[in-house]
Amino acid sequence: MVTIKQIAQEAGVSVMTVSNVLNKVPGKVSPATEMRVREIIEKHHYVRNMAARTLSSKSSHIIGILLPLWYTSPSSLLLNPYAGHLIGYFEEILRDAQYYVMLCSFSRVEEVLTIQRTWHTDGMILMFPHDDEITHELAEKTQSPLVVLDRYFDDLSMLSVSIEDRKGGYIATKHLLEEGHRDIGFAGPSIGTSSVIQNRYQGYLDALKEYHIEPNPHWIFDKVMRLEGGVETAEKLLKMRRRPTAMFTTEDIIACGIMKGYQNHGLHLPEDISLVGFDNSMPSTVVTPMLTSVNQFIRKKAETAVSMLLKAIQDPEYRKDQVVIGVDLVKRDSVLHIAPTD
Amino acid sequence: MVTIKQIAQEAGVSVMTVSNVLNKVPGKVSPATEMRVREIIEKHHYVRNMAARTLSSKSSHIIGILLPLWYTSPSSLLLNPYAGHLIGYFEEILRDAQYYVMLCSFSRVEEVLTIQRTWHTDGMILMFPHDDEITHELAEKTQSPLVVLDRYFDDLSMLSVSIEDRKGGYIATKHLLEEGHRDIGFAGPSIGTSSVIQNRYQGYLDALKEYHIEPNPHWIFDKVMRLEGGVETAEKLLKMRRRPTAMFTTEDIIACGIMKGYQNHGLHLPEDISLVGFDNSMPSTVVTPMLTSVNQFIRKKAETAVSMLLKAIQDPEYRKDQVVIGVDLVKRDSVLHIAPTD
DNA sequence: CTGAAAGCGCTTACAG
DNA sequence: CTGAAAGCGCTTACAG
Repeated sequence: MVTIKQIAQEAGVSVMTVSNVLNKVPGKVSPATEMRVREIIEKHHYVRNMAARTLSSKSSHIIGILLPLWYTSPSSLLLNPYAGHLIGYFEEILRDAQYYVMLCSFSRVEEVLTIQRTWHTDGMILMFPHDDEITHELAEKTQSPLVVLDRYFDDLSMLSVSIEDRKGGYIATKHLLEEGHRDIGFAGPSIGTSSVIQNRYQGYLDALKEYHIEPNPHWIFDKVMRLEGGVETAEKLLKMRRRPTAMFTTEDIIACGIMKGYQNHGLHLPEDISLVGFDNSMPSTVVTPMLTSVNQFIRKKAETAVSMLLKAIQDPEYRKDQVVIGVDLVKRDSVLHIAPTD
Repeated sequence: MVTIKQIAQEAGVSVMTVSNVLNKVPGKVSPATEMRVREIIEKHHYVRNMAARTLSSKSSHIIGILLPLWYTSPSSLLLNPYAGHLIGYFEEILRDAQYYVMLCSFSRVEEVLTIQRTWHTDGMILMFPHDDEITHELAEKTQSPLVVLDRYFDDLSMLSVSIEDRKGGYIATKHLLEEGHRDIGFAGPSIGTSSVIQNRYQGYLDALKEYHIEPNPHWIFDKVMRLEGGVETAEKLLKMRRRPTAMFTTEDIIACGIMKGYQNHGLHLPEDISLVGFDNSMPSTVVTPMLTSVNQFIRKKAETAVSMLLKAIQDPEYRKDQVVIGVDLVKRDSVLHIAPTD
């Protein structure tokens, strides 16, 4: 293994001159020397030893992707295509920026701090923050910069990237209204717990309000999870005397479940119920009819999170900021145009 | 930041005694001393500095998950729920074994070697090996042990974990035969290139042969990729005068595409065509009717790959081995029982 | 623009 | 069972 020392010897310069070339310290090395050193580096296929670099500089260029295990295991977290997609982008973008991606699942805040000190991570990105208190604790105690995804805070107390969830709920519901629907239900996981879900729900209410429609509490389904939850919701709807003509759901997979529940009973879509999902994820194109869905720009989200993080690594003052990424509606075949019933 | 030195001072022992306690070197430290040192370690929340450890021991406890970029980007690689699922398991299992997971996309073999030398990775797992030559080159040149996933080799030249792809193709097709189908087609991506696909195709042929059925070349679709490919396949089938009553596909998503193609034309499943997919992945439960699919045991695959890798890290002699994980069939609603036409 | 020295926090032989 | 010394391969001030 070639070391800096050997490069230095062969080039007839000091070890630290080689180090300066490697680190591109501006104006520290004369062009001629740099050229010569570079040649020898290339010739020997010299590779930096990150352990040594980290030990002396206290920066490893490792970015930890934090996967909380409060409700689940890492494997089931990453089952979600959205998660895989996002992590793939992180790897891609961070690699270009000369950083390394370490996957870190964790249950307690201390575990994150331990990882941080163990590896001198330069920064961390928290995915799926389910608990505000823990998230705040993390942001406070962390040594290296932290960017939190998909979380709202009233106080601007950390770095975060989220999407226009409320607008998403709004444009989804508005679209149904414009297509003539007046009886529109809602399905999602526990509205109270997650600010993301809460916002999507608010957007739903916003749109109804604009049309002076009182939401029908019988058509609002809380605690609906995954495909099975959607199917169960459909079963409940089908038992009702008066049913909504359309549903907005906070996740595509829930809408797919409702679709399945209706189709299991020989009913047709979008004739028997119109659906709008959220995330524009893979399942939305798999089902028939294909699902109309609120689209979020995952690549942009990843890019934004990374550039915030890199900025924070450069600038110790930059520790509070919030970027909200836009959304739009991808119209497919799951919404029927009808004459308003009012 | 507390160091080994401070722990040693406070315990009144040498630095290397603390190191021995930390590394659990058997019989090197008296129980009394160990106890005392451990207490002080806990008290100070001492955390090992991996950079220092790696620098002196030449082992980082980092496992690189290798994601080849020959056809695609990391983000689209990880879009595949199977990939995310698997990586989640890797993280989970490796974490328990005190290893760290680094995600490494790469285009050329040299990049992998560079990562290896940069970080002194203890081992690597190669996902999606699409090119035999490059895989062999990797296995040869690599310094740290490498486990390759989903690849067959006639020669036992490296460590690999795969599944019974041929048997999978066989039981899928056999099931269709047992349900009375005789006109059974096949759809998958380029049969020639990937040994995985080749084996699944072979299994399909095996089952037909057992029933003395000649495969109909018009019903064998090569180069079918993703959902769209499945839809196109359906279009082609629907233009045929004589159509198969069933199809076996090498991926669930292709079967979903065929389903969609048929449903787009108002046809019904499984009445108009029976389908069996492969992987038992998320899309198979999302579609209606739900897809019968060959199941692979992803967790077992991950566990096997990791235990091979850890064994190889311990034992430099252990560099050639192959484990093949079983498969079974998950029967759902996409196969119709019919009276044989022969 | 260039360099000699110290040090980052561990582990590895080796000696006792 | 315990320890003093050397060294892993870099970077960080500092001096010139």
